[in-house]
Amino acid sequence: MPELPEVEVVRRGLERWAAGRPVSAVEVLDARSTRRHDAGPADFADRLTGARLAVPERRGKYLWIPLADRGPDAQALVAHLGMSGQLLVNEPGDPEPRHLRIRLLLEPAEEAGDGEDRSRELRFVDQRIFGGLFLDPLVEASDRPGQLLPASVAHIGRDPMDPDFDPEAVHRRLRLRRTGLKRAMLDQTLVSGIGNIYADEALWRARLHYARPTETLNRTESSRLFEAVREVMAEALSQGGTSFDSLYVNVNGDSGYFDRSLDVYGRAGQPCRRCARQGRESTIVRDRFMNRSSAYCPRCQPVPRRARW
DNA sequence: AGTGACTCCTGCCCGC
DNA sequence: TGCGGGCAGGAGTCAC
Repeated sequence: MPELPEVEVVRRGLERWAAGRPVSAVEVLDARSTRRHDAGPADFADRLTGARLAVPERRGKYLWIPLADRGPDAQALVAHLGMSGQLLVNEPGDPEPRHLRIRLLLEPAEEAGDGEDRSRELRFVDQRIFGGLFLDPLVEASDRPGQLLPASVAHIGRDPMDPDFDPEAVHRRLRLRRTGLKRAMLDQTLVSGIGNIYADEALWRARLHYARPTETLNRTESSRLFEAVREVMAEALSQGGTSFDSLYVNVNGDSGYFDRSLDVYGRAGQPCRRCARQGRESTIVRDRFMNRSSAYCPRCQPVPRRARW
């Protein structure tokens, strides 16, 4: 389940292996993967062919590669990995994975160094097809003149790793909401990049329950929470991200190993590590909520008196 | 405008 | 063995 750290691992891989390269051919094998490209798969392929890929950028779970040399009507190739999307850099002719949906043939960059003078194939592989690729015009960020981002990403809030992330502003917006804390954390217009795994992990680290009403959160608690989000994401990034199976991989097809460091997600029925360190016993429980699961420690994350599910 | 339900998808796993 | 149903869930869309 790619969240911010996993998408950032992919972004770094693309910066290393794809940036600067011209696209010489595009093949859309499954039109559902270009669903968000309104003009259709043929238009997607036409407009991408001949473009040169610039340095990839990211906000939250959205990843985009600006197309260089496109003049005033600047465009970007936007990617969202959804639940199971992968962007892989392969040698042309490598065996094709089962769920290959789109492929781009990349030529060597002009200033290619040793070993980088060969063609590559950028592959979008996606089992569940919740993700996709599309082209989108770049627009100026409303809160930062000169900063460009795809029009369809403009409504997404800054993520906690963004240098312009404003925890105080997010705190104020949280206090105005009338919803549960985890719902708010998963709302990408409020703060982006957080999915189910890192929401549960950050709530555990901050000792807050997922059903805590957002309007009761004080400044200390919200800064503790966002500090926890940054911390857990930074640790995950340093370990190459989280993956439970072969679904989430970097551009070279390798898995991260942060799953070994998870404290609550996927640990229902197992002892809470923080409680154990304090010589107490508590078991992680799993609730069904919002059509997804929430894992927490009932002892150090007690259900609030006025819970808002 | 904020909120939450619904929908899109495939593969795996469970029970009968 | 086979099949139906539940589960995994990010985010756009829509109704209220």
